[in-house]
Amino acid sequence: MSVQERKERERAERERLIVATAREIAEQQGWDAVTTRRLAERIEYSQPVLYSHFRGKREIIGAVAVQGAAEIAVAVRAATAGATGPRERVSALARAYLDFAARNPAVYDALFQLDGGLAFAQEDTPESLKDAFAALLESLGEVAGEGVDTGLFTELFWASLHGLATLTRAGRLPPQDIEPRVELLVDRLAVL
Amino acid sequence: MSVQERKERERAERERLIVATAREIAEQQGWDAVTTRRLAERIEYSQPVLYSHFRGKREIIGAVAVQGAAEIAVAVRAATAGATGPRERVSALARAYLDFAARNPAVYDALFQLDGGLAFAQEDTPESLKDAFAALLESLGEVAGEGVDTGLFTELFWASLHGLATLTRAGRLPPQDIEPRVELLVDRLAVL
DNA sequence: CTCGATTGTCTAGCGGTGCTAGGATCGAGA
DNA sequence: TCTCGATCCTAGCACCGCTAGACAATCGAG
Repeated sequence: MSVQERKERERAERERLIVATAREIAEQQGWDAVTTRRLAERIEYSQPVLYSHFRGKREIIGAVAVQGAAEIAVAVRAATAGATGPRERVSALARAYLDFAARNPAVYDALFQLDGGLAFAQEDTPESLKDAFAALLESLGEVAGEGVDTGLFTELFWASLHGLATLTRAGRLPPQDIEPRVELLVDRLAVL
Repeated sequence: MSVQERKERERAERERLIVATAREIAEQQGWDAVTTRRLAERIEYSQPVLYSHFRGKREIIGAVAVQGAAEIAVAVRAATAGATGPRERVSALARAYLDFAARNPAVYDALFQLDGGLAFAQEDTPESLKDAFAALLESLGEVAGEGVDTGLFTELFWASLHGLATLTRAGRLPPQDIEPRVELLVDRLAVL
């Protein structure tokens, strides 16, 4: 038994290594640089080993995305916990979200830009994704306003943040003026 | 002279054919299916011909994007022209924008999701991109509210629309409830 | 009208990609 | 010690974006 358990541990450890390495390469050199060959060489195994853990590259991206979602949830909750009052909470939430996207572009891409083969807003959506949305909902729900569905409001607010995050990073929006844009967003969307 | 002119005409015509075909394949089977080989075969020329018109695949994507931007500008202006009053104009604008993204997903991807090698919000930004932003600014500027920079407001509104467009199409947001989300966005962001 | 130069296009191929079939190796249990 | 199944690697497939170099067609000068 113990032998088998050890093997399972080692296997799980190797899987973590694959995901961490993929993320590392992506963060350093972009997702284009994450090829199965390079990834295999970095973890010091041959290519086919990757396919004994994941169906393909998509699933590896998906694994990074799931990890990232959990981290976003943590970051958002940490930011909102330290804020006093709805206004500050929502503002802190927005900042934390955009900050995460800016600091972890590869992870953010894995979540929303690339095809990680993940289901969203469905039955089989990974837990961490649902939880990330829940983290947003916790603080945004209280500023949705009268008669407005909190889920709908959260989706809209989230979409706005997502738009700012992607357009800014892709160079579609001038990178200065991030602050006033966030302030304007919070002031207008949130009902205080 | 006339011979040379004819050749130039034919060359320009072929270039249009390349862009149109790339767009067609992308719209039918996704951008992944737009390979230089397939594209060359469709236009009944060999691969290297593509490279006598464009530096590479990126530039072809960029050409589709530029075309798409011009169409967005037209669609937005057409929608806002037929609306009476600021509220209806902004609402129509939002609908037209999201409608374009939904109906032309490949073109929208070329503009904002893929790397078409285009400059945004800079000196050498293609005219049609600047004009598309101008089209948004025309209607959104009048509802920015007191003391708010119209450019900044337009950027924010645009980012929100972009977020809704991408998240909806990527399956990140439930596709129903588009209407109420748009209504909420207009009601909250625009100062009427 | 001929002949070199230029222009245009194609064939063939380079180095890379994601992914997989099939053989070698190794370790656990009899 | 031997057998056999799990594990891993070598080698290779079909495809990718892109390009060098051969070839044919066209043009202008003598």
